[in-house]
Amino acid sequence: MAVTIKDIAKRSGYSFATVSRALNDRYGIDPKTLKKIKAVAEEMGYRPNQIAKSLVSRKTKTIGLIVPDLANPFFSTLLFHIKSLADAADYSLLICMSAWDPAKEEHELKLLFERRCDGILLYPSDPIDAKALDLYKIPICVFTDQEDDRGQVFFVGIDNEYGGEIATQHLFDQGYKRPAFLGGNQHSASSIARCRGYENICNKQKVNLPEAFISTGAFTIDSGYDRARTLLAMEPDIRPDAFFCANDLIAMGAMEAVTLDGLRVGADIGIVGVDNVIYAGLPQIRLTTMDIPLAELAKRGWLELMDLLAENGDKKETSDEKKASSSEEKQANSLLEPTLVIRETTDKSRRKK
Amino acid sequence: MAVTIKDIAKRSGYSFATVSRALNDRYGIDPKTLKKIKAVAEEMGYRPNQIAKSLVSRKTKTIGLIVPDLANPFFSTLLFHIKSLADAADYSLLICMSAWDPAKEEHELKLLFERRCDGILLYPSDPIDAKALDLYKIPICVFTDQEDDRGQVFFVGIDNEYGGEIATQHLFDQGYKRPAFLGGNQHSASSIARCRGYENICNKQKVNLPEAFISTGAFTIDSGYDRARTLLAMEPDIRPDAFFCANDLIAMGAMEAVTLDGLRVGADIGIVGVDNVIYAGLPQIRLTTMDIPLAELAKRGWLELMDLLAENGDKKETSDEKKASSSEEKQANSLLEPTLVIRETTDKSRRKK
DNA sequence: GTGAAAGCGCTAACAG
DNA sequence: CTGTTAGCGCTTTCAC
Repeated sequence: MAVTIKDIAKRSGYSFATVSRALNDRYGIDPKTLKKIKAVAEEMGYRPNQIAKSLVSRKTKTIGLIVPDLANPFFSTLLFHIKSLADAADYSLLICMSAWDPAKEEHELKLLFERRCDGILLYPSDPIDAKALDLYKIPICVFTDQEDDRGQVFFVGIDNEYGGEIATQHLFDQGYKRPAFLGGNQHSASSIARCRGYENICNKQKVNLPEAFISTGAFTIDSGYDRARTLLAMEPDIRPDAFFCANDLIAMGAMEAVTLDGLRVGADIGIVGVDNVIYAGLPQIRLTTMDIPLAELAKRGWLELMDLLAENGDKKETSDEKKASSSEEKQANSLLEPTLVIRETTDKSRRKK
Repeated sequence: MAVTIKDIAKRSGYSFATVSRALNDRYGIDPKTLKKIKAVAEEMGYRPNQIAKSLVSRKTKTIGLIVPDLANPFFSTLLFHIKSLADAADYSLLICMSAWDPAKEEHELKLLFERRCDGILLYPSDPIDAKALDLYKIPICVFTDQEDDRGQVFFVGIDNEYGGEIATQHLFDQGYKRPAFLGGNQHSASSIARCRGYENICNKQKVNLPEAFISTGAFTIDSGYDRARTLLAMEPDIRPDAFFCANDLIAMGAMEAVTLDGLRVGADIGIVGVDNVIYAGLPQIRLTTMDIPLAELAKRGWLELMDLLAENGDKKETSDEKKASSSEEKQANSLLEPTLVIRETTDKSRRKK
């Protein structure tokens, strides 16, 4: 169908080995032949078959990316950053969506392995078992705040527990007394860590909150709305007076629930989200939220993966020391700190609703 | 490195041809051999090398998707829908970002071709030349409202001109007299079509607006903000009293500019966007906008592409008549109609700012 | 039923 | 400098 190296060999009168060399600028070729072969190739509209190349080179120049949910702006923004990095490094990106389902995640992992990706970037839908990951003989970099670090698998992540702490602390500082935590997906490591931070501060403040104040659910506006409504339906003296939400979507749902109940966001009920999506800063929203350094996270993950690839491809002897030294470095700075962006949804003196 | 068909042939005592047959459930194999081979494969953790399979089958079960900008929620939502469809059909997705640059777009096209994608889904950054696309010997489906239909290339799209018309008409109906058009990327076919719709209605209304009322720029909040500020800085009697924005991001930027100037969104300045992103409906925003049936668009494009693949793979003789008949059908319903979602940003009697 | 052999498009020694 | 010969891992005739 498509024109191959043999076609252009026939047409140019050279053997296909010479054609291959010429097209790949290997040295040891007569400038004239080179010119002629390139001309013929151009004329015939030749495009190398990367499938065939990959088969022999054992490299695909392809990275697989697995995220739980592409509809979530957090992940689509992460994807955007990673894609930009991939472009710059001349890698293609194969994307997969686990839909927060560990079984599907494993399936995608297998698939990426079968397609012989050079490496994998994984944002797990579940706390990850590093050993299991090691089975895939591919360099994998995992986005999470877990601390393990073995084999081919590396971790980079956000310090979500710390994030949960400063967010919750901020709520208390602002004068709210009974913050509730509207979590995300039940198994989401990020959500779990943020919850831990929330609990740390609640304990420190020595407040005792009902169990119902901690909930999990989808990372969506609707889920936030529903859960906030439920909590707000409690008696005024025992219901929450603030929501720490596992992401901005949930927070926006909560905001909606608050206003619908005739309460004022900020003045009556404080709200803080996580992610700092572009909409959070709009004058009509002004959501207090944790900013996650997504571009930086993407970059770290990408660089880490590239390191892994380099180690793998190169020597095997020297890699041990290199690895040791580089992972030490990593350990020191591998958790990125989110920062609190204070806006009006946690402002008790806020006028407009 | 990884275990191959030969390894399991050696271990099981069969020839690798038999192993291949067994693993792919070809018939004509002794049930016992089959069972044994599968057991050995399982035990050794065999995973077929899709690269090698692709080389012989000439199929990669991969679709390439090219969009201008993954950071734009419109495209990430489109991606989400397409990815869902791809999952269901057992295709992998290779994503590319053209960054609104026709040169990069062409480069990505070449790349996808070299990787021997089975088909390509293209959301062009520019009005497309169908003939040029025909050069790539791959089925391509293009998202646009252009009408051409030749060769391997098919088009599906949104009727953006019509969308521009009803949006602008709505503005006049609400009592605004001097709508401006805040366009998107200069070469964006969608933006251009929406502008045409806007102009159609302005002509019909026999209003004569300054040239400056039509602008192009990035599809971003900042761009909308900047351009709205500029226009709002004109003398009150000649400046626009409404903005029709090429997408919701631009519209949100415009809203920001309006409130910053002490004007009221709706009462003083009407605003309508396009896309109906999830945030547009929030109680704090309530943006009037054109809803684009994105899920439907993704589905149409995907199905169209699958059709193309089927035709291509199957016979070559019968395909001509099939093609003729199917493209007729397509022509009849290939442009999807956006619908206007009326909210408060075009409500002159709106109270709150 | 199963094995041997050819070949997908390309790269990489090894000879000339 | 260029041609010949092996494969990369797998599917697919074609024999036995």
